[in-house]
Amino acid sequence: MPTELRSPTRTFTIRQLCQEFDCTPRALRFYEDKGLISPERDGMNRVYSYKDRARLQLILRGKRVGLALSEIGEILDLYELGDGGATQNAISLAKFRDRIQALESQRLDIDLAVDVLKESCSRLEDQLRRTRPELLEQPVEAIRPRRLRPGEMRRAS
Amino acid sequence: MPTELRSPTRTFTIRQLCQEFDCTPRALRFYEDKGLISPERDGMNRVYSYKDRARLQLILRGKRVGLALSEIGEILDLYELGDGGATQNAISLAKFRDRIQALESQRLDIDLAVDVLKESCSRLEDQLRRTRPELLEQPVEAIRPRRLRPGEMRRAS
DNA sequence: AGGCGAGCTTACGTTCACGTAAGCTAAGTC
DNA sequence: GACTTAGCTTACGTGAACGTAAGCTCGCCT
Repeated sequence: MPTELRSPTRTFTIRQLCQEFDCTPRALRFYEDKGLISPERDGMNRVYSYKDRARLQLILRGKRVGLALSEIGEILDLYELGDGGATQNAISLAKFRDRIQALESQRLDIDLAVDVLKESCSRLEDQLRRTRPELLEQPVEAIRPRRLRPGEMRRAS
Repeated sequence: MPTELRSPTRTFTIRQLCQEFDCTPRALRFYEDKGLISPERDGMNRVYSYKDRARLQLILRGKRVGLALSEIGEILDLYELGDGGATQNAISLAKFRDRIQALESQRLDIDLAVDVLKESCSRLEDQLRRTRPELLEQPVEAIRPRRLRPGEMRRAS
Protein backbone atom coordinates (compact mmCIF):
# COMPACT_ATOMS: atom_id res chain seq x y z
CA MET A 1 0.00 0.00 0.00
CA PRO A 2 1.76 3.14 -1.16
CA THR A 3 1.20 5.90 1.34
CA GLU A 4 1.58 8.52 -1.38
CA LEU A 5 3.27 11.29 0.52
CA ARG A 6 1.98 14.75 -0.36
CA SER A 7 -1.06 13.33 -2.08
CA PRO A 8 -4.56 14.29 -1.00
CA THR A 9 -4.98 10.74 0.27
CA ARG A 10 -2.36 11.38 2.87
CA THR A 11 -3.32 10.88 6.48
CA PHE A 12 -2.12 12.39 9.72
CA THR A 13 -1.68 11.26 13.26
CA ILE A 14 -3.08 13.35 16.04
CA ARG A 15 0.33 14.57 17.04
CA GLN A 16 1.29 15.60 13.55
CA LEU A 17 -1.68 17.90 13.31
CA CYS A 18 -1.02 19.21 16.79
CA GLN A 19 2.52 20.14 15.88
CA GLU A 20 1.50 21.71 12.62
CA PHE A 21 -1.20 23.85 14.17
CA ASP A 22 0.25 24.32 17.63
CA CYS A 23 -2.47 22.77 19.71
CA THR A 24 -2.81 19.80 22.03
CA PRO A 25 -4.22 16.32 21.50
CA ARG A 26 -6.70 17.09 24.22
CA ALA A 27 -8.05 19.94 22.13
CA LEU A 28 -8.53 17.77 19.05
CA ARG A 29 -10.31 15.11 21.06
CA PHE A 30 -12.43 17.82 22.57
CA TYR A 31 -13.43 19.08 19.14
CA GLU A 32 -14.29 15.53 18.24
CA ASP A 33 -16.48 15.26 21.33
CA LYS A 34 -18.29 18.35 20.15
CA GLY A 35 -18.75 16.82 16.73
CA LEU A 36 -16.52 19.21 14.86
CA ILE A 37 -14.21 16.54 13.44
CA SER A 38 -14.74 12.82 13.01
CA PRO A 39 -11.49 11.17 12.03
CA GLU A 40 -11.37 7.55 10.96
CA ARG A 41 -9.99 4.94 13.30
CA ASP A 42 -7.24 2.43 12.89
CA GLY A 43 -8.13 0.20 15.76
CA MET A 44 -8.25 2.65 18.60
CA ASN A 45 -6.09 5.31 16.98
CA ARG A 46 -7.44 8.35 15.24
CA VAL A 47 -6.49 8.81 11.61
CA TYR A 48 -7.00 12.27 10.20
CA SER A 49 -7.55 12.83 6.50
CA TYR A 50 -6.83 15.91 4.42
CA LYS A 51 -10.44 16.94 4.85
CA ASP A 52 -10.09 16.63 8.59
CA ARG A 53 -7.02 18.78 8.40
CA ALA A 54 -8.95 21.42 6.48
CA ARG A 55 -11.73 21.35 9.04
CA LEU A 56 -9.25 21.78 11.85
CA GLN A 57 -7.77 24.75 10.08
CA LEU A 58 -11.20 26.34 9.83
CA ILE A 59 -11.90 25.61 13.48
CA LEU A 60 -8.76 27.32 14.67
CA ARG A 61 -9.23 30.21 12.33
CA GLY A 62 -12.76 30.63 13.59
CA LYS A 63 -11.60 30.54 17.17
CA ARG A 64 -9.09 33.26 16.54
CA VAL A 65 -11.78 35.59 15.35
CA GLY A 66 -13.96 34.89 18.36
CA LEU A 67 -16.42 32.35 17.07
CA ALA A 68 -17.70 29.82 19.58
CA LEU A 69 -17.10 26.17 18.79
CA SER A 70 -20.83 25.68 18.41
CA GLU A 71 -20.99 28.37 15.77
CA ILE A 72 -18.01 26.93 13.97
CA GLY A 73 -19.84 23.64 14.03
CA GLU A 74 -22.79 25.13 12.20
CA ILE A 75 -20.56 26.49 9.49
CA LEU A 76 -18.73 23.22 9.06
CA ASP A 77 -21.93 21.21 8.91
CA LEU A 78 -23.06 23.37 6.07
CA TYR A 79 -20.14 22.32 3.96
CA GLU A 80 -20.92 18.67 4.46
CA LEU A 81 -24.66 18.49 4.22
CA GLY A 82 -25.59 21.38 1.98
CA ASP A 83 -29.09 21.30 3.40
CA GLY A 84 -31.16 20.03 6.25
CA GLY A 85 -34.53 21.67 6.16
CA ALA A 86 -35.30 24.99 4.59
CA THR A 87 -36.20 26.87 7.77
CA GLN A 88 -33.07 25.57 9.40
CA ASN A 89 -31.11 26.94 6.49
CA ALA A 90 -32.91 30.25 6.70
CA ILE A 91 -31.91 30.50 10.33
CA SER A 92 -28.32 29.74 9.47
CA LEU A 93 -28.37 32.31 6.73
CA ALA A 94 -29.63 35.02 9.04
CA LYS A 95 -27.08 34.06 11.66
CA PHE A 96 -24.26 34.09 9.18
CA ARG A 97 -25.26 37.51 7.97
CA ASP A 98 -25.21 38.69 11.55
CA ARG A 99 -21.79 37.16 11.99
CA ILE A 100 -20.47 38.89 8.91
CA GLN A 101 -21.68 42.19 10.27
CA ALA A 102 -20.09 41.46 13.62
CA LEU A 103 -16.80 40.45 12.05
CA GLU A 104 -16.61 43.53 9.94
CA SER A 105 -17.27 45.76 12.91
CA GLN A 106 -14.71 43.71 14.77
CA ARG A 107 -12.14 44.49 12.15
CA LEU A 108 -12.82 48.12 12.83
CA ASP A 109 -12.24 47.50 16.53
CA ILE A 110 -8.97 45.85 15.68
CA ASP A 111 -7.82 48.83 13.73
CA LEU A 112 -8.68 51.06 16.66
CA ALA A 113 -6.96 48.76 19.10
CA VAL A 114 -3.86 48.67 16.95
CA ASP A 115 -3.86 52.45 16.96
CA VAL A 116 -4.06 52.51 20.74
CA LEU A 117 -1.28 49.97 21.05
CA LYS A 118 0.94 51.84 18.63
CA GLU A 119 0.36 54.99 20.63
CA SER A 120 1.33 53.09 23.76
CA CYS A 121 4.42 51.78 22.04
CA SER A 122 5.46 55.27 21.07
CA ARG A 123 5.15 56.43 24.66
CA LEU A 124 7.16 53.48 25.88
CA GLU A 125 9.80 53.96 23.25
CA ASP A 126 10.18 57.61 24.15
CA GLN A 127 10.53 56.75 27.79
CA LEU A 128 13.03 54.00 27.20
CA ARG A 129 15.06 56.01 24.76
CA ARG A 130 15.70 58.44 27.60
CA THR A 131 16.43 55.82 30.26
CA ARG A 132 17.47 52.41 28.96
CA PRO A 133 17.95 52.59 25.18
CA GLU A 134 19.56 49.17 25.13
CA LEU A 135 16.23 47.54 25.99
CA LEU A 136 14.46 49.04 23.01
CA GLU A 137 14.64 46.22 20.52
CA GLN A 138 14.43 43.21 22.79
CA PRO A 139 11.82 40.51 22.23
CA VAL A 140 9.86 39.40 25.25
CA GLU A 141 11.87 36.27 25.94
CA ALA A 142 15.12 38.19 26.02
CA ILE A 143 13.84 40.27 28.88
CA ARG A 144 12.00 37.69 30.91
CA PRO A 145 12.10 34.12 29.68
CA ARG A 146 8.82 32.83 30.97
CA ARG A 147 7.16 29.48 31.15
CA LEU A 148 3.43 29.02 31.17
CA ARG A 149 2.07 28.74 34.65
CA PRO A 150 -0.22 25.80 35.32
CA GLY A 151 -3.62 26.52 33.90
CA GLU A 152 -2.44 29.50 31.92
CA MET A 153 -3.75 29.63 28.40
CA ARG A 154 -2.51 31.13 25.19
CA ARG A 155 -5.36 33.38 24.19
CA ALA A 156 -6.19 34.85 20.86
CA SER A 157 -2.70 34.46 19.53
CA MET B 1 -24.11 73.47 41.71
CA PRO B 2 -24.58 73.45 37.97
CA THR B 3 -24.28 69.95 36.67
CA GLU B 4 -23.17 71.25 33.27
CA LEU B 5 -24.78 68.74 30.98
CA ARG B 6 -22.60 67.75 28.04
CA SER B 7 -19.50 69.22 29.63
CA PRO B 8 -16.41 67.09 30.26
CA THR B 9 -17.13 67.44 33.98
CA ARG B 10 -20.27 65.44 33.50
CA THR B 11 -20.71 62.29 35.55
CA PHE B 12 -22.58 59.09 34.96
CA THR B 13 -24.39 56.57 37.08
CA ILE B 14 -23.62 52.93 36.65
CA ARG B 15 -26.82 52.28 34.82
CA GLN B 16 -26.32 55.11 32.40
CA LEU B 17 -23.04 53.66 31.26
CA CYS B 18 -24.54 50.20 31.11
CA GLN B 19 -27.30 51.39 28.83
CA GLU B 20 -24.94 53.33 26.63
CA PHE B 21 -22.53 50.45 26.18
CA ASP B 22 -24.93 47.55 26.50
CA CYS B 23 -23.44 45.80 29.46
CA THR B 24 -24.53 44.97 33.01
CA PRO B 25 -23.76 46.62 36.36
CA ARG B 26 -22.25 43.35 37.41
CA ALA B 27 -19.72 43.66 34.62
CA LEU B 28 -18.71 47.18 35.60
CA ARG B 29 -18.27 46.17 39.23
CA PHE B 30 -16.27 43.21 38.06
CA TYR B 31 -13.95 45.44 36.07
CA GLU B 32 -13.57 47.56 39.18
CA ASP B 33 -12.68 44.49 41.21
CA LYS B 34 -9.97 43.79 38.67
CA GLY B 35 -8.72 47.34 38.96
CA LEU B 36 -9.65 48.44 35.47
CA ILE B 37 -11.86 51.34 36.56
CA SER B 38 -11.98 53.20 39.83
CA PRO B 39 -14.99 55.49 39.89
CA GLU B 40 -15.48 58.02 42.65
CA ARG B 41 -18.07 57.43 45.31
CA ASP B 42 -20.99 59.46 46.50
CA GLY B 43 -21.56 57.73 49.78
CA MET B 44 -21.92 54.15 48.63
CA ASN B 45 -22.81 54.91 45.04
CA ARG B 46 -20.37 54.83 42.18
CA VAL B 47 -19.93 58.01 40.21
CA TYR B 48 -18.29 57.64 36.83
CA SER B 49 -16.41 60.50 35.21
CA TYR B 50 -15.74 61.14 31.56
CA LYS B 51 -12.36 59.52 31.96
CA ASP B 52 -13.99 56.46 33.44
CA ARG B 53 -16.31 56.39 30.49
CA ALA B 54 -13.35 56.50 28.12
CA ARG B 55 -11.67 53.67 30.01
CA LEU B 56 -14.80 51.59 29.81
CA GLN B 57 -14.94 52.17 26.10
CA LEU B 58 -11.38 50.93 25.74
CA ILE B 59 -12.12 47.91 27.89
CA LEU B 60 -15.06 46.83 25.78
CA ARG B 61 -13.23 47.51 22.57
CA GLY B 62 -10.31 45.44 23.82
CA LYS B 63 -12.61 42.61 24.77
CA ARG B 64 -14.15 42.54 21.35
CA VAL B 65 -10.78 41.96 19.75
CA GLY B 66 -9.96 39.14 22.13
CA LEU B 67 -7.77 40.81 24.73
CA ALA B 68 -7.97 39.44 28.25
CA LEU B 69 -9.01 41.84 30.96
CA SER B 70 -5.55 41.58 32.48
CA GLU B 71 -3.97 42.68 29.24
CA ILE B 72 -6.39 45.54 28.89
CA GLY B 73 -5.42 46.51 32.40
CA GLU B 74 -1.78 46.81 31.41
CA ILE B 75 -2.63 49.08 28.53
CA LEU B 76 -4.84 51.27 30.65
CA ASP B 77 -2.27 51.57 33.41
CA LEU B 78 0.17 52.86 30.91
CA TYR B 79 -2.04 55.82 30.16
CA GLU B 80 -2.23 56.78 33.79
CA LEU B 81 1.25 56.25 35.09
CA GLY B 82 3.46 56.77 32.08
CA ASP B 83 6.18 54.80 33.77
CA GLY B 84 6.91 52.32 36.52
CA GLY B 85 10.39 50.96 36.12
CA ALA B 86 12.32 50.78 32.90
CA THR B 87 12.51 47.01 32.61
CA GLN B 88 8.81 46.76 33.35
CA ASN B 89 8.25 49.20 30.52
CA ALA B 90 10.49 47.23 28.23
CA ILE B 91 8.46 44.15 28.94
CA SER B 92 5.26 46.00 28.20
CA LEU B 93 6.71 47.31 24.98
CA ALA B 94 7.68 43.87 23.79
CA LYS B 95 4.28 42.52 24.74
CA PHE B 96 2.49 45.30 22.96
CA ARG B 97 4.50 44.69 19.84
CA ASP B 98 3.51 41.05 20.03
CA ARG B 99 -0.07 42.08 20.45
CA ILE B 100 0.06 44.32 17.43
CA GLN B 101 1.42 41.45 15.39
CA ALA B 102 -1.30 39.18 16.69
CA LEU B 103 -4.02 41.69 15.98
CA GLU B 104 -2.85 42.27 12.46
CA SER B 105 -2.75 38.57 11.75
CA GLN B 106 -6.15 38.37 13.38
CA ARG B 107 -7.48 40.89 10.92
CA LEU B 108 -6.30 38.59 8.19
CA ASP B 109 -8.18 35.74 9.84
CA ILE B 110 -11.27 37.88 9.91
CA ASP B 111 -11.06 38.56 6.23
CA LEU B 112 -10.72 34.85 5.58
CA ALA B 113 -13.60 34.05 7.90
CA VAL B 114 -15.77 36.63 6.20
CA ASP B 115 -14.97 35.01 2.88
CA VAL B 116 -15.97 31.61 4.21
CA LEU B 117 -19.18 32.99 5.64
CA LYS B 118 -20.05 34.79 2.43
CA GLU B 119 -19.47 31.56 0.55
CA SER B 120 -21.78 29.81 2.98
CA CYS B 121 -24.35 32.54 2.53
CA SER B 122 -24.25 32.11 -1.22
CA ARG B 123 -24.86 28.39 -0.90
CA LEU B 124 -27.73 28.97 1.46
CA GLU B 125 -29.24 31.63 -0.73
CA ASP B 126 -29.09 29.37 -3.75
CA GLN B 127 -30.75 26.59 -1.87
CA LEU B 128 -33.46 28.80 -0.45
CA ARG B 129 -34.13 30.50 -3.72
CA ARG B 130 -35.09 27.12 -5.07
CA THR B 131 -37.18 26.03 -2.11
CA ARG B 132 -38.47 28.85 0.10
CA PRO B 133 -37.64 32.18 -1.51
CA GLU B 134 -39.86 34.02 0.95
CA LEU B 135 -37.43 33.27 3.78
CA LEU B 136 -34.52 34.89 1.99
CA GLU B 137 -34.53 38.31 3.57
CA GLN B 138 -35.71 37.52 7.08
CA PRO B 139 -33.72 38.63 10.12
CA VAL B 140 -33.10 36.02 12.78
CA GLU B 141 -35.86 37.09 15.14
CA ALA B 142 -38.48 36.88 12.42
CA ILE B 143 -37.70 33.21 11.97
CA ARG B 144 -37.20 32.07 15.52
CA PRO B 145 -37.69 34.68 18.23
CA ARG B 146 -35.32 33.45 20.91
CA ARG B 147 -34.61 34.39 24.46
CA LEU B 148 -31.25 33.89 26.07
CA ARG B 149 -31.14 30.73 28.08
CA PRO B 150 -29.84 31.04 31.65
CA GLY B 151 -26.08 31.33 31.58
CA GLU B 152 -25.96 31.94 27.84
CA MET B 153 -23.67 34.73 26.82
CA ARG B 154 -23.54 37.11 23.92
CA ARG B 155 -20.10 36.53 22.52
CA ALA B 156 -17.94 38.68 20.34
CA SER B 157 -20.79 40.89 19.24
C1' DA C 1 11.48 -9.84 29.27
C1' DG C 2 11.35 -5.24 30.15
C1' DG C 3 10.72 -0.60 29.01
C1' DC C 4 9.56 3.36 26.27
C1' DG C 5 6.55 6.26 23.57
C1' DA C 6 2.27 7.18 21.35
C1' DG C 7 -2.33 6.79 21.81
C1' DC C 8 -6.61 5.79 24.24
C1' DT C 9 -10.67 6.59 27.87
C1' DT C 10 -12.72 8.34 31.99
C1' DA C 11 -13.16 11.77 35.08
C1' DC C 12 -12.31 15.47 37.92
C1' DG C 13 -9.99 20.25 38.14
C1' DT C 14 -9.31 25.05 36.46
C1' DT C 15 -9.50 29.81 34.51
C1' DC C 16 -12.20 33.52 32.78
C1' DA C 17 -15.90 36.55 32.80
C1' DC C 18 -19.39 37.25 34.50
C1' DG C 19 -24.78 35.51 36.28
C1' DT C 20 -27.69 35.17 40.00
C1' DA C 21 -29.59 35.13 44.44
C1' DA C 22 -29.81 36.95 49.23
C1' DG C 23 -30.14 40.60 52.03
C1' DC C 24 -28.92 45.46 53.04
C1' DT C 25 -29.50 50.95 52.52
C1' DA C 26 -31.23 55.34 50.84
C1' DA C 27 -34.19 58.19 47.92
C1' DG C 28 -38.31 59.22 45.80
C1' DT C 29 -43.65 58.34 45.43
C1' DC C 30 -48.37 56.95 45.87
C1' DG D 1 -46.02 54.27 55.86
C1' DA D 2 -45.57 50.77 52.54
C1' DC D 3 -43.65 50.26 48.00
C1' DT D 4 -40.86 50.66 44.25
C1' DT D 5 -36.34 51.87 42.21
C1' DA D 6 -31.43 52.19 42.11
C1' DG D 7 -27.62 50.96 44.27
C1' DC D 8 -24.63 48.24 47.30
C1' DT D 9 -21.93 43.79 49.21
C1' DT D 10 -21.03 38.98 49.75
C1' DA D 11 -20.98 34.68 47.96
C1' DC D 12 -21.94 30.80 45.41
C1' DG D 13 -23.11 29.10 40.51
C1' DT D 14 -22.22 28.64 35.47
C1' DG D 15 -20.69 27.74 30.55
C1' DA D 16 -16.88 27.40 27.52
C1' DA D 17 -12.64 25.34 26.48
C1' DC D 18 -9.67 22.90 27.64
C1' DG D 19 -5.72 20.94 31.54
C1' DT D 20 -4.28 17.21 34.11
C1' DA D 21 -3.92 12.91 36.30
C1' DA D 22 -4.84 7.84 36.47
C1' DG D 23 -4.62 3.73 34.35
C1' DC D 24 -5.07 0.99 30.10
C1' DT D 25 -3.26 -1.04 25.26
C1' DC D 26 -0.17 -1.64 21.49
C1' DG D 27 4.02 -1.69 18.71
C1' DC D 28 8.80 -1.39 18.75
C1' DC D 29 13.45 -1.70 20.58
C1' DT D 30 17.26 -3.77 23.00
